[in-house]
Amino acid sequence: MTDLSAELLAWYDVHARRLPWRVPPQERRAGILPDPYRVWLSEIMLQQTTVAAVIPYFAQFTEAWPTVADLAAAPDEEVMSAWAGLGYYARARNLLKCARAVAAGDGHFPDTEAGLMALPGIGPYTAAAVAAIAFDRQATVLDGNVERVMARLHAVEEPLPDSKEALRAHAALLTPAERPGDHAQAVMDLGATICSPRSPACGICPWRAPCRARAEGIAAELPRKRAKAAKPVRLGYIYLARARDGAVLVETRPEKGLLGGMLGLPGSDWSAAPEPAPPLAADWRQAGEVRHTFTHFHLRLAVLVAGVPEGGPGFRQVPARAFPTVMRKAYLAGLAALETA
DNA sequence: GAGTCGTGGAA
DNA sequence: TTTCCAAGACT
Repeated sequence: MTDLSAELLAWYDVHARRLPWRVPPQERRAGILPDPYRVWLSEIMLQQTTVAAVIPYFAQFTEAWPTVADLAAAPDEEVMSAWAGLGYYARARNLLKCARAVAAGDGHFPDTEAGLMALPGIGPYTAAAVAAIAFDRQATVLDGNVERVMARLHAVEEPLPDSKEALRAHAALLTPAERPGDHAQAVMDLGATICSPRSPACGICPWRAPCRARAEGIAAELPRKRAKAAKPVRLGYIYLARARDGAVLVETRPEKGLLGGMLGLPGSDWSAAPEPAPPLAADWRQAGEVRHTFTHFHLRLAVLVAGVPEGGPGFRQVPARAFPTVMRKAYLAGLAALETA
């Protein structure tokens, strides 16, 4: 173990964040490891998602489905509905595929990176994270935190993603044979709490002394990233048809693509010049506009509403929370317009 | 390798 | 208001 690793672990022993899916360092040092199911579930939820956003979803999932066998046996729609609002819905579809693959095997998660990588939704980062955190394998995690910490520690000025393999090599050299799971969590905690993207707290960093970016006064500028393309604006029409009993016309979106597999309201395509596409003949009236921004475009939806005497095929009573956020916004805007009519 | 794929909070 | 971006994976 290098001095750097030892200093980081000493810092982690004192400053580790308490998180619902985590076994604290004191217990890990006594030989207690977390449930691989909980580690895996948390890592999938945490992909490109903040800890604060994940916490309530993690609580709900582990309450509803305490084991991987429970999750594997759950109906698709229940799981997709429970995931609604968390984003990146391919994660939820792959979550179920993965749980079912594990349950169809011996019921246990693989304890190696290669074995984990073979499962749906588990890529290089998540495989390393589960191997290290759940099984204390000497695996090197490389997420956004680790990239940032390594870029600063070694003053790597080449922009991402070109520098990724260099950063991975730096991270691998620091990964200790002892306590690799705590090391992985420690680097990420350091990145999340001290070596933060905008204003790093270098003054209290355990790696303050060896950090080259800090010495050069460029810590806050690293890692550099190539400029991103501007987001275009897309337009669309979306329709809320509501029966007297409160049922609304909904659809399950196709498995692939944006909001795949999620519940939605019917509507037009989303483009520069969409054609209106009412799902049924009715007295549609304007109920305002909903704006929403996705990863690579801005969306403005014209919401149209109509009250219909009776429902029919596709009409269901649906709680707002069952929709992905953009659909939830449209649904609530439409409901408000119907109320004031 | 470059695009696709969500969301909400912070600055 | 706009931009950035958070424990990435998949195609």
